Amino acid sequence: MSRVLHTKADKSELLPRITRCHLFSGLNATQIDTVLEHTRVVDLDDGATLFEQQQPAREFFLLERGQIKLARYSQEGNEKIIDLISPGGTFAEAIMFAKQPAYPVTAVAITVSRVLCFDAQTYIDILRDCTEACFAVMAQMSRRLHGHIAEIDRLTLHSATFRVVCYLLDQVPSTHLGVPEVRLDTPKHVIAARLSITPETLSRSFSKLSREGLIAVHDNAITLTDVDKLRRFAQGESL
Amino acid sequence: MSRVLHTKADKSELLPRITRCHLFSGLNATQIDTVLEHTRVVDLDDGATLFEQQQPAREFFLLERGQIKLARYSQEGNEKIIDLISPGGTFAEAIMFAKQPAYPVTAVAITVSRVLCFDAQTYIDILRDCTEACFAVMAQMSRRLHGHIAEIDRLTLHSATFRVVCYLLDQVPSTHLGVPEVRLDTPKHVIAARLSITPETLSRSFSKLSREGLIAVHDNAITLTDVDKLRRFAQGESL
DNA sequence: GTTTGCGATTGATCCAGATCAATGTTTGCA
DNA sequence: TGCAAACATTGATCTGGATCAATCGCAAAC
Repeated sequence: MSRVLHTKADKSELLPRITRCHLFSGLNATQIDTVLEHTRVVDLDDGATLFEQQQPAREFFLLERGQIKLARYSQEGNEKIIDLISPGGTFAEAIMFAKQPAYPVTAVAITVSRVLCFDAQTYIDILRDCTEACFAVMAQMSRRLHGHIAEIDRLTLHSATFRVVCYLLDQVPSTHLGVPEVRLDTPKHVIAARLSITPETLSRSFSKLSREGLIAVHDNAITLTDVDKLRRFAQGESL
Repeated sequence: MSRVLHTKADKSELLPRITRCHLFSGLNATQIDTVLEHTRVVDLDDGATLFEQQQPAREFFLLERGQIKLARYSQEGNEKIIDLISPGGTFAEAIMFAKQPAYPVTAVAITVSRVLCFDAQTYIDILRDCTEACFAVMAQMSRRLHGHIAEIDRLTLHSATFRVVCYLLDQVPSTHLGVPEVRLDTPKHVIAARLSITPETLSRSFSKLSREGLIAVHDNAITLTDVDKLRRFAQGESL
């Protein structure tokens, strides 16, 4: 339980995996090479902590496989999951530009995971010579900012069931045709914390949506039987 | 009511006012000159709208005087104020780095205000030749990101009164000694919307804090009679 | 001077969602 | 094979804050 395993990065092996990531798209071969020299691979067991809120932030991360939650905790022990990271996703890449970089959240693996950890200072030094990469970073931060505003909007202006519907719709690629089926690869209590509701309320939201005929729940597979109506609901129409 | 007045910027006059702003600190005289050539001054009456959510974002802004609210609205007409801008503050400077820049909020003046509006494209073109300015932008976005996470934290993990206390403490500079007095330069119903509570709840929070002897309210002036206790409360201690 | 209307306060009621509690159900693991 | 621990569902109850409603300034408009 909770084991953390550090490995020296094997550059040739890593190369193809990071070039598809926006943050490195603007860098040339030499620069990428320098980054990789200061990259480590970390394997995390289920439940292992990668970093904790308030710790000085010296690295940023790319999730290779598994799943990571970024969370804040209240002193009473309540957990709010700010974000769930899926493979291919980067995180903590914004904090390194602060004067006193400290992680604003705690990062915990919720399945066996592998993460690439990039040295922030090395990356920043390279950015100084590469405006294109700067723009990639700014675009990424802009996206994230926008996401947070949407999140605040959902939290303050909308109901629990509304947020559940948004979550379900987010899981299906917008290009999907027909009747989509969503597989919940994440434990329901984690999804609940992500949506800022209790597991009980999530369960009740699901059964309510089932009763309305909008979805059908079979264990962890949820069929969106009436996507259009769900979309209209997410647009603001009352159920 | 709701008048918007556009003026051609007088460069020599503007110069000293924008150089103290982080976003322009990395630019040389020529670059600043170019920016100012594509800057307009807008005067807003109380209640006037500067831009609306969803509109294409072609400018970013510096508030010279007055006060501006950035808000989202639900289809039922509920308002959530994402941020209140005070003189010297910039806003919408992050959205211009998105591929399809559209304002994520609506900006409305809540007192007579004057705003400088900078052309986004001009600024971006200059950024390509100025890494230092890029870093200033990234630092600014990092700060904002951090602020949003703190906001989500307060919204999901803390009570209404807690948020009120945080707001009051935010109003007093951390360097302040003695018993601070906060002047509410903003109507209370606006503060309420900023904190995601109703005016009624804000009023009740104030009277509760008064009864506890933590603050004393005289109209729009609030004396923080027991700052230490308030700080401890904001740290998580129960009332 | 009176009216009109907005903002703030205060009280009474309501409700979405939390909390508490009991009962399955599945997943290891000895 | 059986037992313990984590997860999920369902029901009963509680509660913070919203909503509804009445009153009281106070400032602008006539």
